[in-house]
Parts: sequence; C-alpha cells; structure tokens
Amino acid sequence: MQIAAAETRPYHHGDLRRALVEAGRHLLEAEGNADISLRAVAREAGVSPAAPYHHFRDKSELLDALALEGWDQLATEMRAALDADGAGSNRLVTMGVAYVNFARANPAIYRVMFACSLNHETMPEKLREEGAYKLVCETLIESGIDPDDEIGLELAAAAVWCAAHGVAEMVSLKEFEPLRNHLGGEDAFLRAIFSQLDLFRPASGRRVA
Amino acid sequence: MQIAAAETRPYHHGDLRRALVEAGRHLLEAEGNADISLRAVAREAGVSPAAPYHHFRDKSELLDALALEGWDQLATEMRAALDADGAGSNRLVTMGVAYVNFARANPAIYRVMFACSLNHETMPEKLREEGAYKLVCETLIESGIDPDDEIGLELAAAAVWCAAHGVAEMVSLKEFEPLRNHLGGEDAFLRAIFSQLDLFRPASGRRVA
DNA sequence: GGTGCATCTGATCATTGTCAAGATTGGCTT
DNA sequence: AAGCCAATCTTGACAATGATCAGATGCACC
Repeated sequence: MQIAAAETRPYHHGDLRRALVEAGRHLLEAEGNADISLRAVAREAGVSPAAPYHHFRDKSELLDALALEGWDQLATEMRAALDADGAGSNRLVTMGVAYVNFARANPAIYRVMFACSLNHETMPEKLREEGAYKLVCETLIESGIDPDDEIGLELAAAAVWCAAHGVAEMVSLKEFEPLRNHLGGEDAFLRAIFSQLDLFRPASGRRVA
Repeated sequence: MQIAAAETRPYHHGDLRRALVEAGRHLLEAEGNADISLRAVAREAGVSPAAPYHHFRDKSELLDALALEGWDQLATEMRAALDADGAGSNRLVTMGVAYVNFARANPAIYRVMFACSLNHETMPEKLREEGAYKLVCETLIESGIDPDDEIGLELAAAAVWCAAHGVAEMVSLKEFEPLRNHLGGEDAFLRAIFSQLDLFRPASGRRVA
C-alpha cells in the first residue's frame, strides 16, 4: 500500500512534509476513520515512525495541516457550486448543499477540520479573511442582508454556518431514510432542510434580535 | 483522587457497573476532554484495568452508557427550561437555548453523546420514542406545525435539531466574542442566533419543499 | 575537498485497549 | 450446613501508539 515507496528511496526524502500530508489525506480518504495514526502515516510515506517529528512538532500539527487543506478544498467546492448555479435557484441553499455534500463526501477530513480548530483559535481567524466564511458573507449580502450592518451580517453568517455545520454532522450520523426517500434523493432532502431556515429563503425584512 | 476507594474494598465490588459509569462521568466533567481512557476510569473506580470487561464488552460500550445518561440529562434540562418558561417567550427558542447551554456546560459529555451515536444506530431510535426528540416535536406542534403532516413534522424536527446541534458545536469551538458582547451575554446571543432561523419564529404558513 | 547541520533511523519508554489464566467469593443445590 | 458453580476481580501479557534521544547519513556551502 505504500504510496511513496519510490524507486531507490534516498536517505533524504525530497519533500517529506508534503509527502506526509498527502499520505495522511490518502489514509483519511481510504478508511473513513478520522483517528489517523501518526505511525501509519509515516508507514504510508515509507519513512520511520520518528521522521515526521522533523516536520511537525506534534501529531496534532500534522492534523492541522490536513485540516487546512480541507478548508481550502471546501471553499473551492462551494465557489464551484455557486458558479455552476442557475440564476433561478436560491444561492444560499446551493451553497449550503455544497457544504454538506463536501462533509458527506469527505467525512474523515471534515471531522479532522473541526477537531483541529478546537485546539487552535488561529485557524478560524484565517478562515475569516479568505475562504468559506468570506463566501458566506458575500452570498448573504447578495441575497439581501444589509452590508453596512456589521453586527447583523456577522450574526447572519454565524447562524448560516451553524445551521450548515449542524446539517452536515447530523446527516452523516443519522439515517433520515424516510425523509430522503419521500423527498426524492439527497439533494432534494438537503434543500428541504435548508429551506426551513429563514436565512436560506428569499430576503424579506430581517431583524437582529 | 480515587472516588470509590471505599473502606475495606471487598473483592466483589457491589455494583461495579454503576461505579464505572459514575467514575467515567466524573472524569469527563473534571477534565473537559472527551478522550477518556478506560484504564483511567478503572483507576478512578479503584479496580484493575481488566475489571470493566466483565461489565462492558468494549470501551465504546462504556461510552455508550455515559452517552445514554447524557441524553437523559439533556431531555430533563430541556423539559425544565420549558416548564420554567414564561408564557410570552418563544418556546422553541427557549428549548434551543437550553440545548446549547447543556452542550456548553458539559462539553465532554456532549461530544461523547454524538461520538457514540455514530456507531450505534439503535440509540437514536430510542431517543425518538421518549426524550428530547419527542419534546422537540411537541413544541413544534404547539408552535403551529400541522401535527397531521408527518413528513412536514419530521422535516421540521430534523431542521430544528440540526440547527441546535450546529449552534452547540460552533459555540463551544469558536469565540464569537464581538457578537456576544454586543448582544449582552450568552443567552441573548443564543436567542439572537436562533431567531435568525424561521422555525424558531412565531408560526406562519410553512411549506415542505 | 571538507565540514556543518538538517534530516532520517533505531532503540526505548510510558500508556493504552484487550485478552487469557488464575484467584476469590457469593449464592444455589442437596 | 457443606460444597460446588459461576460470576467477578486480579495478574500478567501482547501489540500498537505517541513521543524522545543518541547516532547515522548526506546535501549545501565554504
């Protein structure tokens, strides 16, 4: 299974850090489990169990790197969904569905993303500058939220993100089979759920409290 | 630190199963960490590391027991919040705030509750019969959802639960300090978030899709 | 060509989940 | 009341893991 068991395997791996991150993502995707073992990652990369410690202080630092890639990919997929979106549909819902679909497609990575942000307050801050959070704000403004009301925007973004995260986790934990079947497929089910939430509906006068 | 280091400690502990569960809850509450070690639980209960295996097949089965107690406590607190609720306020919001407050007050237990339900589909089923889910449905009906529309009710309950769970996790992971300060405290912040979601508002004609 | 230093290995330690054997004892049979 | 059975608990062990440390190795720079 060693993905990087290169031909002659020189003593100094070219870019072990990168190789470790890719091996980690490989393992996360292969077995849906988020409980990656550092030694397993090293094994997959074809190095000794102690090698990673020259590139990451901790196991959690490796997970952080994996999480960052996940956040990037999530933002990319959300943007793609918005770009491919027809003009008629509710863009907030489209974005929410893309968010949840990412979590469903990459459950282990999604879990790592949140398990890591738990320890590091800095990473969500970076998210705020560029990436998914920015996308959420833009789409909120575009759908009628007053861009000058900073508090209102922040509150709305928080609510939207909370809802999306909740749906993502619940949907990957519970079955919801009756609903899914009755509504005809995954996307319809997700759209229905999101449509229950006011922020995902066409704008109408909103209040902060 | 041994809580159950009783006086003479007879060879046969009276009810070790119960003692283990309480030791586990003790540990979960003490250190906010959900990564409880089975051996630590045994240590806290004053027995050998292998003793728990006569009462639980697995470590995960011990966690399941802890999770079940958590679900019970959650339902109790939600019910208490509803009972103590003034007539004027939005009862759905009150319930949601109680839900999130439980998660904030017992982060480790809350995490165990969801980590376990991941492996055992049976537990959520029991939840559906009695407990928090039932409470949600009742409050939804009482707040205007058509009780005869089974699908609509189920969908609404799913949406409410997803939102509450999302808020609970996000709020215990991120800071939200500006919002919290600006809105004046934790409860006001939570009520504001929930008020952004349509289902937590006074009923008006709702649609399923 | 030689040397410094980042990189990698091997060995090692503490901890963990889990299991197989034995010790202990409460309770049922007669 | 004597004795045995089975449930309970302990001891000891094994493999795997996260982490550290002393050396081996070899790239880059002088």
